[in-house]
This record gives sequence, structure tokens and C-alpha cells, in this order.
Amino acid sequence: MPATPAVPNGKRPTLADVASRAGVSTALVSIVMRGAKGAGEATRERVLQAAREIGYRPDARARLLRSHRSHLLGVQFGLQHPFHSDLVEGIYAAAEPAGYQIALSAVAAGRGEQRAVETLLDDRCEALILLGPQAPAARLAELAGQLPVVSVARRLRPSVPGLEVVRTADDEGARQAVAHLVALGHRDIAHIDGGRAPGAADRRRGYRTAMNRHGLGEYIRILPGGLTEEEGAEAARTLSATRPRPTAVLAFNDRCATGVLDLFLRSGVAVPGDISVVGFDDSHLARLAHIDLTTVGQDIARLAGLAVGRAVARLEGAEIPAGEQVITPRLVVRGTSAPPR
Amino acid sequence: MPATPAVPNGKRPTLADVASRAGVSTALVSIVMRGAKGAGEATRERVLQAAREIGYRPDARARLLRSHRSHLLGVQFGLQHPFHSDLVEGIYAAAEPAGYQIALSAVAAGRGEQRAVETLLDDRCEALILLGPQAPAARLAELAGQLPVVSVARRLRPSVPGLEVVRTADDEGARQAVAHLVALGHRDIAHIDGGRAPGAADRRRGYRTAMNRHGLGEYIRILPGGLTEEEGAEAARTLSATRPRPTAVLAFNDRCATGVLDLFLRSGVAVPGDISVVGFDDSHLARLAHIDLTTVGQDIARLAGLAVGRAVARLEGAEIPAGEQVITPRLVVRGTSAPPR
DNA sequence: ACGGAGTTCTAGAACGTTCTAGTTCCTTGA
DNA sequence: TCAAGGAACTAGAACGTTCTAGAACTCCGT
Repeated sequence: MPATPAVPNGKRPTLADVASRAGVSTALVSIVMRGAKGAGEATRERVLQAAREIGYRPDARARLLRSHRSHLLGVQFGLQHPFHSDLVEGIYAAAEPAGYQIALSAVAAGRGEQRAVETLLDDRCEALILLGPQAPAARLAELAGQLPVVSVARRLRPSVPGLEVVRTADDEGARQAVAHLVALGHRDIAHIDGGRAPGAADRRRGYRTAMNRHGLGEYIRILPGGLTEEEGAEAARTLSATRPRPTAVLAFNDRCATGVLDLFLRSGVAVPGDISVVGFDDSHLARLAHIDLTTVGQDIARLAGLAVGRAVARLEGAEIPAGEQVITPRLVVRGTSAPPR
Repeated sequence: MPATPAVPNGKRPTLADVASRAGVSTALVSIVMRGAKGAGEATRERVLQAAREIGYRPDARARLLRSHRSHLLGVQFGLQHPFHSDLVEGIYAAAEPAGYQIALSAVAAGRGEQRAVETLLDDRCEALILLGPQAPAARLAELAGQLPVVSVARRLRPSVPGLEVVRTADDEGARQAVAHLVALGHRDIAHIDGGRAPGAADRRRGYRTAMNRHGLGEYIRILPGGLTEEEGAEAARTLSATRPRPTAVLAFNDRCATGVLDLFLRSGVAVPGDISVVGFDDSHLARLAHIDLTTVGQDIARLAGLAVGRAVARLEGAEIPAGEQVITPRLVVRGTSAPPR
């Protein structure tokens, strides 16, 4: 039972408490706690022992207040996006070994991006990592003027000065999906798009150019969709009533594709027998055995690692040209795509 | 364009900067920024103007360091649980009007509860709200000895002293589900459980007692499940091969139920024609038009509000007896339940 | 015996706020 | 005219750290 309350008064133990117990100065305790050099082996042990005994934990806020560096990366993410959850998981994993902490700020109903970013700034984050930000480019530029900012999964055109961008080559992903379907023998391939969501424009463009390149321009059909299951199902409803019905469909993302799958199953359209379905993201969802979705894999760990990497590089003064890191996606073939019959 | 950099040197503007620009003391600026009384109307305007001009934002950490109160609630949640996302959303909404800020700390692969809680403590949170904590009761008790702790959606038995518990009456929920199915005419009702997940034991118990109470003890069948789609699908696979096949199934939660639904659809078992399916949580998932799941609704907004409320009450010194807040769930009947044929 | 070079340690000033205890100045009532 | 009371404002000490100097001590070669 190492951590009994053990505080003289009611307050939380501080450097001074440890110091007086170990019979040294607070400065020395600080040195020991940070693992800095400049303390004798014996004293170090004694201090650590004292700290352990009274259950001392350094006060992160006081620490940050004093030291010029905060080693804090602010991450803005959407609570309702599984893809963001996966990214955050990757960001945690990448930040720890680099010696940085993560401050999370969620975008949710009644809590917009503006607010989310403000709290991060108030917490003195050194850099911002924004997942799929929807804020206008001007706002991002303004932020980028204040501190390093990394935008993940959103293309910015023209590029905002000082802003780092880490994204998947969405157009290339769409091209790969189309190529896969064409190789299977499909010709009539529809696309359910993501409207104004980040990446949607690129995926739409990639689909269109791929179709044209394969000489299938006449089959191009883009249905308004979105990034939720409901919007996918809605588009699928339209699709299933269309004659002739396409033999394959590329959905904006996995959530959207799941909605499509579900509606098809319910209305007796066999997948992949009657129609092939391809998603985008390779989120946890797609990998589930009972969904088993063919999808365009975004390398989430890589995106996260790169986002952290760019932020850290900028912070550590590397004079890298602010720029775009584009990651090539990789098609993951699973059970929802097959030759048309 | 109100927020140009506008800082003399490269640093972020501070109270002193505003003070010298407005020609007053830092103390007065502090008063004005906090909206405290004790400043003249004219000066107040002048200070605010100066602050606006140089783009001043108070430093949250310095502020917290000085003022004894931090008005910070630490929230631990699971990144991969949609139900937690919904709760967090509700917590944000409840905390704001109460004058509290939220610090998020995620539990993810490679980042356990221990670590998540430690960072919250380091940030000097005043109270902890733990969503579905898995930590042993002893650990929770230890925490509760240090600061107010609210455990959401996990029953603790025997009750841990000093710990606040906010939860849904899981057993009652299961009873409602069974009653609904029985009223529809079902007798052979199976339950896919949640193993060691928070709430699972209570739901299991509720199912069992309800079955007995309706004189259906001989039909009791509990399949090992879990809280993910995969585990639900796995159990459904077993179930669909069982003869005689139950005419209804109560799944541990909505994710699990979704897995069940999907497997049934794929294997040609009609829902609700051949078998009725009931979930638990009423998360976003269940409400999706294409899933349309009958489910036991947890009042998420209420749970969140209560969690914040209890934490705040304890902080503001209300000497409420530490105790359990149990919320009665409400069955939401949708499209996956119908009379057996 | 002495100067230099490490080491190990300490005093005290930051960091950007809020808080306590005043001080100054204006009203106002007797 | 004067004290009392309040409003408007300020100086300076906190808060719990880290950082900059420098002090005290040891170890060496000369």
C-alpha cells in the first residue's frame, strides 16, 4: 500500500514537502523528479523514496507555467467519427515516445471548432493537430501564424502558408477502387459522394478521372451522400430503384458504405452477388468479420505518426518547408467485391 | 481583422502587456478579465479595448495555479465506445452552464485506465468522472479518498466509500425488454451477455429473474457475448444453428445487437419475422433508419447531467451522502421486434 | 600549499495569474 | 468641517514549479 493519503494538512503534496522530508532544497528535488543530472546517487534515492512515501506527483500546470516549453500537442477531433477515434489512438501512440503529451478537445453538438481550438490555446499547447477541420482557410491561416498547425485529412487549395497538411491521396484511392472494380469486369460503377466533407472533392475527382481513363465516361454517376450511415442508406435506396442498376458502387467512407450494405441486404439486393460495394478509410468498422468490407485503406498509424512528426519537427526548429505530406492509400480487398454476374 | 499578431516581442501577450497599454495595474486587468466587480465602467471599457487590440487571452494554467479552485472536471472515456462518445457530448453540455471545464483523457490500446487517470490528476482536476471504469474497486476507493470520483455506468458492490455512482438500472432494463417480448407472445427468449463488461452482470440477472417471473425458467439461455459487433455476430452464429431456435434475443448492447442483426440478415434469418432482436443503450447506432433497433434506452443526457451534478455538488461542499443515482431505463420499441410467427 | 575543474547542492528570481490588504479619492450626512 | 463609508485602484505576496547563479566540497596535478 504505497500510496496512502499521507499528507500533513489536507493539501496535495508539493516539492517543498518532499524537500523538507528528504532534507534537501526544492531545487534538488526538482532535478531528481525530472531525471536531470546534477544529483548524487544516494541523495537521488533518498528523494525518490521521500516522494514515494508522501505520494508526490508533480503539478503539470506549475511545471508548464515555469518552463518555457510545454511539450503539449493539442488535438481537435470529432467525437462522432470513428475514423477520428482511430487517429487519436495513433496520435497518442506516436506522441508518447517523442516526449510529448496530448490535450484533447472534442467537437460535438453545441461545441464548435472555434471553441475547441480556443480551449487548446488557453492550455498553452505548443502546436495544434486538427482532424478533418472544417474551418475556413482564412481561419486556419490565422492560427498557423500563431503556432505550428497540422491539418489531417483535409486538402487545402491553395495551400495556406505555414500550415502543415497530412492527408491521404484521396483521388488516388478512388482511382484504385475503380481500377479494382474494372479489373473484376464492372463497367457501370456509381459513386456516393461526401458532399462538402474533407476529402470528398478529391475522391469525386479521382472517381471521375478513373472512369474516363477506362473509357467508362458514359457510366459516371455521382449520388449525393455524406459521411453517415443514414446518408449512405438514402443513396442506396435511390440506387436500388435505378434501372439499369449499377453493378458496383464506391461509397464515400466506411460508415456510408455500411449504410449502403444494410439497405441492400434489407431490400434483397445481394452483395457482392448483385452489386459490389467499396468503402473508404479501413476503419475498425470495415474489418469486422460480419461486415468484411472491401475498402480503400488509409494508413491510420502512418497518418498519425506523420502528423505528430511534422508538429514536433516544426517545434524543434527544423526549418522544413511547410508542406503537404500525401500518403498513398492501399486497397484492401475483402468480401464485398466480386465479378458482376 | 481583430486578432493580428500584435505582440511587441515574439511572446504571447500577458496581463502586464494589457496593463501597460491601458495604463493600469495588472491587478485591475485581472479584475476586468474575470468580470469581477471593483472596476469603473470607463476603465473597464478601456482595458477590454486594450486586450482586444493585442489579442490577449488569459493563460489557463497560470490562472489555475494561483486560484485554489481549478473548476476542471477530468473525464476518462473509451475512444472506441460510441456510447462513451455520446456521454462525453452530454457531459460537455452539462458542465459548461455549471461553470466547469472538461479535461478529456482517453483509454485506448496501449494507454490503460491507470495512465489516463494519472494525467487527469497531474492536470489538477478537482473531480473525476469515469465512464465504465474497469479498475478494481480497491483502486477506485483509493482515488475516491483523494478527490470526488463519479463512476458512470458501472455498478459497485459492495459500495465503495466516498464514490459516487451514476448508472442505469440495468436489471430493470433487461426486465422491460423481456416483458415487451413476452407481451408480443414470445416464450423462447435468449440473452447474449456482456461477459465482464460494466453492467453485464445486472442485465444477466434482470433477464434471468424476468424469465422466471414469467414462468419461462426452462427457456433461459445465456450465450457468452461481449460489447462488440464481432462478439454479437459470433453468438448469433451459434444461435442460428440452434434447434429449436429461440424466437427472440436480447443482446448486451447496441453494438452487439448490430452484429447479431447483420449475421442473421446474411444467413437468411428474417428479423423480426423469424426472430426478434432487442439491444441496449439506444446509442446513435440504434436510431439509424436502416438499423431501426428496438432497444433499452439509457437516458444519456440525464446520466451525463447527473454525473456532472454529483461531482459539482461534492465540490461545492454539499454534504450529500455519497450514494448511487440509479436511472430507470425506458424501452424504445422500433422495428426489430414483432410477434413470433 | 595552491589553483583549477568537476561535482553536488542551494538561494532566489522568474513564469502569469489571483488574492489580500491597503491607499486614495470621492460622496454624503451631521 | 469632519468623520464615515464606499468605490476605484494598486503594491506585493502568493501558487508550485524550473532556471540561473553561485557556494561548498572533493579531487587532482604541480
